[in-house]
Amino acid sequence: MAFALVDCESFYASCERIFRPDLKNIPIVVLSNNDGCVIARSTEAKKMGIRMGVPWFKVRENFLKKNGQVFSSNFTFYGDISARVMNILEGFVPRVEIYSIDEAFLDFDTLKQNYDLYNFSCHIRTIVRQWTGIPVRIGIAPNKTLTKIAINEIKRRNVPTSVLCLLNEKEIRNALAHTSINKVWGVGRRLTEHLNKVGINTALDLAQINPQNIRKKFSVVLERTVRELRGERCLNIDDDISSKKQIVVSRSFGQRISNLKELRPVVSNFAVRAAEKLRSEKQKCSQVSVFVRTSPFNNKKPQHSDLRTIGLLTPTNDTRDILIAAKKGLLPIFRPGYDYAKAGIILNKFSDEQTKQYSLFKDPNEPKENTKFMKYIDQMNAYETQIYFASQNTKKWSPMKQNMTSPKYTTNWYELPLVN
DNA sequence: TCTGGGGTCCTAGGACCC
DNA sequence: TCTGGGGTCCTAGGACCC
Repeated sequence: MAFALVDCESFYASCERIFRPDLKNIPIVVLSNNDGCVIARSTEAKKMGIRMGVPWFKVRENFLKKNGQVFSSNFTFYGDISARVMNILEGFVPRVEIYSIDEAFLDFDTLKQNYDLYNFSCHIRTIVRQWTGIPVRIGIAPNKTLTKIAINEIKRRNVPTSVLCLLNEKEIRNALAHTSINKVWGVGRRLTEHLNKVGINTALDLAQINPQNIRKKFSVVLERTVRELRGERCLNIDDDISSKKQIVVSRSFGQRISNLKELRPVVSNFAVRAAEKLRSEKQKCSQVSVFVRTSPFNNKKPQHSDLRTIGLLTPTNDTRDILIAAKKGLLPIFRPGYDYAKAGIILNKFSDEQTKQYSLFKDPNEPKENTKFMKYIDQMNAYETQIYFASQNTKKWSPMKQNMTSPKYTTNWYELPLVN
């Protein structure tokens, strides 16, 4: 009985290396939107002490001086490479859960008994590397939480093959003893503080506590973690690509925005994008939330952050309905005199596009229900936005500084790499 | 000067019911 | 002046993940 976790090594940085062999052994960092902070680092960059999430401006000078290579994020490219990796994995085992852009759980239960899981995993690793250029680590263990521990052990011990089995009690115990509590999957900053206070410092400490007591003092979530550390299986492989429960479109602004006239079209852009995503999921929503906030890092200026949720009597995925709701939500939360740094739209309460739920009363904002109209707009805008809504910002709103983006090597004809 | 974006799950507490 | 007990459902916000 085993699961495996496949984890791409420094995924974004590895992607950037695929078509740039000259970057081998060179420190690489990839930045968030607005080139705000570091969201990925190659091994060399990690060794330089660049921390995950650190603001770029704080490390820029030192990093560049040491000949580091920096990239703005190129999610179109990373997404395409991720899909290729996942595709290969799905060819090896029938049940794969794509957990994130750079991680997947594999169900090894489906394999024959006495199957050599270690060599099989080494083979998977070789093929993924050959076919995509992406190096992966593979951790094998009885449950998800322990596969995460296995991946940590590969990093900690610097396992040369990047594949590790944690299948017998002794190996597991040894790994847990070397794992500090904050590295355990599901234990974040808050829980680490709490647990340290009561003398729980390693994964092994946590595993030795009675799960029922953990439930009483902490939560069911942590109870599950404890059970998994003890070898029980609480979380299953979920390969059901069921639709999302929430859609968020939000951005930090390159420059602060302090008047409604400027903010409104920006929020409209988010609403339009959110509605597009919703339609591509073949869902409708009946709740639209809008939020705004100032920068939590600026303690010299007054801060304000608020969220307003608008319920819709009838589910919709028509951009015009979402725009009306967005406007309705934004007006009461906007306050003049604040420098807003970020805003966003959140869609909730989804229902299937096909099912129709009519309202008992007449909806004053009767949904437009013109699916053909939206379909045409989606088709026209598929490659590049050509049709805008009147309330949008048509200036291709993007005060985002992203000057260091690599080409869309694999998804755009005009940016394909050339071979001389 | 400059600090990301997109998700999931759980829980406490309010609103409401009989 | 005195004001119950036991539920369900929903939502906002917290904690966590990558």
